[in-house]
Amino acid sequence: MVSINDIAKEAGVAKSTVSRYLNNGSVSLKTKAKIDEIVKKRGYKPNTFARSLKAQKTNMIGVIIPRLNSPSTNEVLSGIDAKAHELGYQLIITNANQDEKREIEDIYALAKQKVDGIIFLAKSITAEHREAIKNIELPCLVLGQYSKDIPSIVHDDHGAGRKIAKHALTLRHKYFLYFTVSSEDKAVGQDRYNGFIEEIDKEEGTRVRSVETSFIMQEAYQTAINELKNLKATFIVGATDTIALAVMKAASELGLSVPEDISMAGHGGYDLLSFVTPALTSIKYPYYAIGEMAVDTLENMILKKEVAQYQVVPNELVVRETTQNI
Amino acid sequence: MVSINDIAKEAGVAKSTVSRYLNNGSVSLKTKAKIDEIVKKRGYKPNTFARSLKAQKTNMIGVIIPRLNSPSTNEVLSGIDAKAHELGYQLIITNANQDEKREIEDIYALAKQKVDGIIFLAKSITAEHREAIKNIELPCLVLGQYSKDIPSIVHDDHGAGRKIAKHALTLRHKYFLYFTVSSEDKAVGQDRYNGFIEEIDKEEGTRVRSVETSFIMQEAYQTAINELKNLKATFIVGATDTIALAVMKAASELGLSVPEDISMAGHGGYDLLSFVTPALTSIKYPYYAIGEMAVDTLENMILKKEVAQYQVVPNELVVRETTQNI
DNA sequence: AGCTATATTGGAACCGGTTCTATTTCAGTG
DNA sequence: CACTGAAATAGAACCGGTTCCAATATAGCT
Repeated sequence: MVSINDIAKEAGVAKSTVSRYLNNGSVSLKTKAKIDEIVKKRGYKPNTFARSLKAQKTNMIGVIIPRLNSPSTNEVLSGIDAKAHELGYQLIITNANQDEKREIEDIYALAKQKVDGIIFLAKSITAEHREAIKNIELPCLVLGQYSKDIPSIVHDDHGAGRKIAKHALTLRHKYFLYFTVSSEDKAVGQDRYNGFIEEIDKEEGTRVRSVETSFIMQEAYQTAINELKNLKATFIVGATDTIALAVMKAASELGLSVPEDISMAGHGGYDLLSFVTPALTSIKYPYYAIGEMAVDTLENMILKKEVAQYQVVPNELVVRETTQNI
Repeated sequence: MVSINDIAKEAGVAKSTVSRYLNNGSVSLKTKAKIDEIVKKRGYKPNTFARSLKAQKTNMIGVIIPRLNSPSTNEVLSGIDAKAHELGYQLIITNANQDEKREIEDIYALAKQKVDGIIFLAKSITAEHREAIKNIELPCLVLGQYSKDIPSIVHDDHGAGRKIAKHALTLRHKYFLYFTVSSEDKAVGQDRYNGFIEEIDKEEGTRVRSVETSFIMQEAYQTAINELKNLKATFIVGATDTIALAVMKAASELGLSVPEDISMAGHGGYDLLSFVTPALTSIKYPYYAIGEMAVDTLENMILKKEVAQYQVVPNELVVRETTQNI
């Protein structure tokens, strides 16, 4: 690999001159031309490591995600990627595989890589997370979950739950079945559900049965098969779109038709699911936009500007084909 | 940030001793204990950059992907991630956003980052790609597409096409409609289609109409709406599962039922789509496994071992609910 | 031409590690 | 107790850049 020394030698100048040529450019036209030529001829690329060593800045952002094969994560990543590219950051994406131990490991690993900052998509923030983040002394932003002490950007999950509830009440439904996930996941497991309940409870004569299931579709499907066997509800909510899809599959196999027999709604708003039949009524979360916001906010943290401790982004209800009047 | 010098000074030894302590460990028990203590107390972590600078090795693998929001890409990434983690590599994932210029940029960017090797998921390999890869002089592996000169791992797309054809012929279908994608994408646009045709042509009295559409579901849906209006075929194939899904949506809106009026098949085998109703008959590609293979192969390239120029991985037909006898 | 202000340049130090060589320490041996 | 060989350690050089400072070249002005 050709180094700055080779270039300097061949051009007959000091390496500091070449360095200046590469950066601020206070170099005479003549030398510039000469170096230009040699750099091109030899295909010289500065070594990022040597650079980072001195600069104490790598222009890299670390992203920790819980899993790779989730539509929402991928939308967020797309947004992060687009904005990072725009601002000149490289991304190091690590997949913690839903394992808290790996999340902690990854925080330290990214710190060793000397990333300029970390975006952390977590399902929950524990004391250990908080400690690791404190230890590494690096700008760190949490996405999707609220966390005290650490700046975070979250969806309005509570409001989303309320929107679905209001929609269902407008359609005059009274009996509800709600497939939720572990309350460990505060945003998806608690906030969405609480928002829903809060609104439903305002109406008299309503009843909600809730069942905990999993993000894994096969498991959600099994739960649904059991639940739907003697069903009282006329309106079913899934904590995510994929759960709702699994429930719809179960319903179809048990001979229940959507939306004639039961209405269904989910959370997510993935494009893919607008193509299933019937198309799912759902909350559309601005995943891509939240990814972009995250990078913007993180950059401000890196530049030591003031940032909001807590940003909430709104979402919207998209009524499609799975909900109807009772 | 505490450095090796701080540790050395505090322990009253030379920094070379601390370095030895960190690596091969030829250090007396007494000094070891002393350094141990100080390292722990100060929370010292060696600087990866300084290390890489000397070592000329970063333990990082660069991955270039065409887009983040594709189910197959994400499965592949999961496999890559798992194996990379196992072998002690960090991943730098860059999203080229289906833009050839960005792919080339990313190749050079990753080289500058001094990754140890690159895994490249491309839709097609042009001369420019080949040149960039040659220039950077780094181990580089192409996934999903064949490329001369560069080691590659590909799916048996041709065989997949044949499997669907055989299945369709067994069900006694004669008239086919095939939604393909641009032939620029050799694996998806050409091989799958050619394999299909090859097998269909062996049967007399068959006819295939093929239409080019896009990976974008909305566009595939539009194409399908136009095509299905006066449909002769009884069996429709999508070059990907998502295309097939878009076609099914169009069919449903035009009052055609699957599989009673038409049979449908796709390529992909995504879990998600086994939950739509009716569940799609499809070729299941071992995306996760191919990701793992890629890392294994790349590591061998990094270690300068001999690797196969060209590996083909088999796939299987999963018959579900969208295909039936005519 | 002579002087000053400014632009350009070279040299050295530095970032935080690793590694080579030379030196010191120390235990074991006759 | 002197001698030998091995183990432990210190010191210096190096990886490939950036940056500071001093030295030199150039331009502009009287």
